[in-house]
Amino acid sequence: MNPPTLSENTADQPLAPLLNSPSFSPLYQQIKSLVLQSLQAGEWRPGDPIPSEFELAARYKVSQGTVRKAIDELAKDHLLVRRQGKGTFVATHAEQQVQFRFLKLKPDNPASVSQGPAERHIIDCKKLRAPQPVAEVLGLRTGKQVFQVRRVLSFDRVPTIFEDIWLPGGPFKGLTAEQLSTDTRPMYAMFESDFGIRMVRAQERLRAVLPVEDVQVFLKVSAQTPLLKVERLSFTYQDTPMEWRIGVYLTDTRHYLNELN
Amino acid sequence: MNPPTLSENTADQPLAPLLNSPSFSPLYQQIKSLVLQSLQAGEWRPGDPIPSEFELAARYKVSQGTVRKAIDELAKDHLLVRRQGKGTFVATHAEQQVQFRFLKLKPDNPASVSQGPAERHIIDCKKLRAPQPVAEVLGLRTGKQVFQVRRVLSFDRVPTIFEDIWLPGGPFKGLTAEQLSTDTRPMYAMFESDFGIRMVRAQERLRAVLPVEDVQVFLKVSAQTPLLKVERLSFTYQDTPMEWRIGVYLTDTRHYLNELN
DNA sequence: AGACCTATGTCTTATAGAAGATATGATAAC
DNA sequence: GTTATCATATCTTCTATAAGACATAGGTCT
Repeated sequence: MNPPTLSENTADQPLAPLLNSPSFSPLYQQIKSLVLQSLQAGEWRPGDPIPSEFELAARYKVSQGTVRKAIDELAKDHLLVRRQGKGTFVATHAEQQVQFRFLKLKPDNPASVSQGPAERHIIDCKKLRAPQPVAEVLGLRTGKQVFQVRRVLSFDRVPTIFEDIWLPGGPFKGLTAEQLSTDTRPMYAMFESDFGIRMVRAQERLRAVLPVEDVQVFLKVSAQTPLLKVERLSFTYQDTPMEWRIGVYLTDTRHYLNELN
Repeated sequence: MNPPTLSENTADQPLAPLLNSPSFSPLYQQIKSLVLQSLQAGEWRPGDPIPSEFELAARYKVSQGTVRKAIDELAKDHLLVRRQGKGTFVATHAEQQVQFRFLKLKPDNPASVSQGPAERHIIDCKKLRAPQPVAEVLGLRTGKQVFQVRRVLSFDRVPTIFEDIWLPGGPFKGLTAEQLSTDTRPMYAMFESDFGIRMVRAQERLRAVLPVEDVQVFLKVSAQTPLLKVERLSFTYQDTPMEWRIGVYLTDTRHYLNELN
């Protein structure tokens, strides 16, 4: 159990491999939660490399293989990204691949449409007091400040998605419509760089609905057009809800693709 | 590299760790594909235990840790199930947990409804020549024999799901409406035990639609009721499509739940 | 019947070397 | 002198192996 490189202990955490505690958990899981803490505290920012496996091993006084297993799990959860020979990096929504991990609407016939990203149009961005259901879902007290963002996404000039996005006022202090319209990156990438908020996971509830009046106007559809309603609740670290997004999708030439395995 | 238990070599595969070949792949992945072959060939049947890690290590002439890594990946793909102290078992759809891996329709308010399984009613089960789109999706020649099964699922006496299921005639030779109605297990569990077919993964395409006439009758809804249309293509080993299922879900008191991470 | 032991699984940790990526410096060509 | 090229050193993650710890089930002894 001697550290492979002899360096003075730079660990601020008092934790060393002690497994005498009443609630036992494997060493590599303790390491995992320690790394998670550093991640959450912002010690390493999205896109940055984290210390090498040997460095972390020295810091936590365990072997490299144990650190490796901890990082393996974090990488499988998409919180870290490994690159052989280069290092391990904090995952970010700015990467191309990740774009499609949350927006799962795909064209029925990929050949006949332009693959480009959606054209985005912000309708408005208001700061107001949280209605009861919003507060409940986001874990806030009713009446606390929240942002409401409404926008339309178009593919090939066809308005296809209308979204109603609710964000807690505290963490997103300073958000403006200007900012939302100007920034060309994915919204979650902007959340990371401008507010230090990283979405880790989400759950979506899907239904078929008919459009209310607003939606009929924004998507230019009749009241009889069935739409796919997607309610997404996104979480940041420690399962803290950070965004509630209600979207309606036009699915006449596109579909929501889901892989089960 | 001496096997921990001294037993005569029972390996029928000639493979030993040789990595001089032009197209190199890690040892543990070679092991993984060998195990996959045995799985596909039916050497071990669903629910059965596979040989222990040490046995497999001796058989393939590698260390136990290498076998472990191979099995780890197969377990993560839900093809195997590990149970500490007991062994590793071939995954099966007969287990309770797995039920909800494919049917993702959940009640909006879990408290107020009975949790029991759906009540199933088989409408008909016909054998006929594959229409062109069915043949294309299932990878058959047009006109080959296929089964068409239609059924309705009800929750709390409310008809909620109508499904149109297409199965290739060859692998499912002998399937009857009687069999479908009588068997109380999940359909995929019956496929395993009666036809030796295990569904490994699937992809679903979701849309919002209005019901055609048939569906209006079976689900007792009006022509203006929006429904969630779920097209599922299921695959067995080696990504062979084995089932095409078109379902329409009534989503006024239930929703399709999807976890993103 | 209950307490204890043991055989046999998987799980955890440790160690050594291989493979990939990058910077540096020597060397040759111009 | 400058530039291009190649070998090397040294980082990184990846692969493979080994050994001991933990979990489970069944038999044995009291």
